[in-house]
Amino acid sequence: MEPTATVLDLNQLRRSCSSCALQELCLPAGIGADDLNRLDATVKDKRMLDRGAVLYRDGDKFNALYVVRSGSLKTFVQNESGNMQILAFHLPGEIIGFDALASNQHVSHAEALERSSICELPYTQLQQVTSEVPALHRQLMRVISREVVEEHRHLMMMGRQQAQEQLATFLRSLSDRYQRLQRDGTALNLSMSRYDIANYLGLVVETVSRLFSRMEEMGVLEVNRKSVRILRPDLLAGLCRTDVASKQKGVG
Amino acid sequence: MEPTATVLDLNQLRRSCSSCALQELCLPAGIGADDLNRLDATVKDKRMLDRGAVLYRDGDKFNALYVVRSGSLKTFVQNESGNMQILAFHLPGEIIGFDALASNQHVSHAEALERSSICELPYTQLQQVTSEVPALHRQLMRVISREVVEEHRHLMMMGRQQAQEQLATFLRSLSDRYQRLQRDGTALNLSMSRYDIANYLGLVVETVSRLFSRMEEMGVLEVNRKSVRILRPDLLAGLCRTDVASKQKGVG
DNA sequence: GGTGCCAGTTGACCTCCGTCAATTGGTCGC
DNA sequence: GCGACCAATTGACGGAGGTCAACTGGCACC
Repeated sequence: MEPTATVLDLNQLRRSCSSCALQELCLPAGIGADDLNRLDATVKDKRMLDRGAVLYRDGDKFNALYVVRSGSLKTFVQNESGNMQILAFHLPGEIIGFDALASNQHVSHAEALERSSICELPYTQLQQVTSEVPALHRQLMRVISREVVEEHRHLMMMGRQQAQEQLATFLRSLSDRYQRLQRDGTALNLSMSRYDIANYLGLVVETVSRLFSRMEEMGVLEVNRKSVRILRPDLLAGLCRTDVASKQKGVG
Repeated sequence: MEPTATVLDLNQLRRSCSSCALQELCLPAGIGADDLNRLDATVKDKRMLDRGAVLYRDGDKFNALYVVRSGSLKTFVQNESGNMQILAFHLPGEIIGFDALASNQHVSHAEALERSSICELPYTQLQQVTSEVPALHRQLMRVISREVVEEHRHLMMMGRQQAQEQLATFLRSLSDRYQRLQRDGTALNLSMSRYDIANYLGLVVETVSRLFSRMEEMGVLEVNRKSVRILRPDLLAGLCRTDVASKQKGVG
């Protein structure tokens, strides 16, 4: 609105890794000050994405990895029949684009869920730095590994949990990640639509809508469109578990 | 059986990366002869696993990555309520253990589906080599990225496909991987049980069993316990797609 | 300030797949 | 070669969640 806001924004955008609040969540975690400056030099560009803007799409040539600085994104794949599957929602500090390492081109899409700011790490330069800074190399591997582990959780959720358990697990995971960002973990402001949540969980939107209503009736949540307050974290935690004896699916 | 067989086996086990038939599918892909020898030196041990033997389990300290040399393994996660979700089946040339990079300990289990031979890559030594051989470093990143992409496919399958489409997709994917191993892609010898297949797909064993029967009736497959022949690859391919217009799940 | 549009909610209905139970057949140990 | 056991198959049934339809309420755009 007023010009000062824009100026502040630009200042924020130009801040270096060493002064970034996300430092401990991002690639720099555990990197010494000297090496941090070298990494900082590779961060080419800190750009803004409007809601709905595409960061990369399936087929795009691989140029860079991206760090979410503020806002949030979704990544998704589409198959030949046009079906879409959301892979993850990405909050500040998370790095995306690893899918493109395998074939030198992206095989998924990344789209902003709200106005978001992004750090771009051109890969050739990043490779240069990681080859000189072993700690950074290890850290980069750890970050990719985190993505693998996170996808394991997603698969477990989709394969073995009932709809209500899935939504409860999803909300708890969001809550945890909010807390890590020093935000209130009980007052969620969902940047994704009900459609996105449903798709992420392998459900349809009506089911998700009904589950939100049901959890509100149960006194677990207070739901007001995008704003969700967790009233009873204990009950929510209870909703995440399947009674293993009752389901063959569970035993394996 | 006869002693010569054992001797041959041991010889096979002791073969180096440079003479390994899996070279092009494995970490060495695209690595020069000199560097290959250096990699070869880090391959500590080529051990055998019997059917059901555990290579690593959740909580194990991270020591090494592992390459499947022959046979096959499954990897799976278990949650606090004891539910199990199979993440993948691993054929020769595939590298497993990346889940442990994030936290320095494994967060999944790996178990042999049949008698299998494994190459062990102790990670500290591997790191040494990759830091000296940039091409190997890049290749290692590509291999992890392949795992990420493969998990995307798994998520798409679980989230957006019907049971029959899932099984068809699974069989086609197995067939493709057999072909890459220079085997007949139409005569599959399933090393995993129906329970494993069901679990992998997020279904129950009865559903999988019925689907095999149905596909046999349709003339797509010829099923005889573990041995599955794909009679009509064209039909099988057709069974993989969802009609997108008919399903809200598909649109997103 | 109207209005058109889309996200979200709710209800009624139905289907796909999970559950339970019975049976078959292969394999392993003795 | 016999029995025990478990993987796999098949049938009958039920329910969780998908489908279709109607409705509501925000919000953006004239």
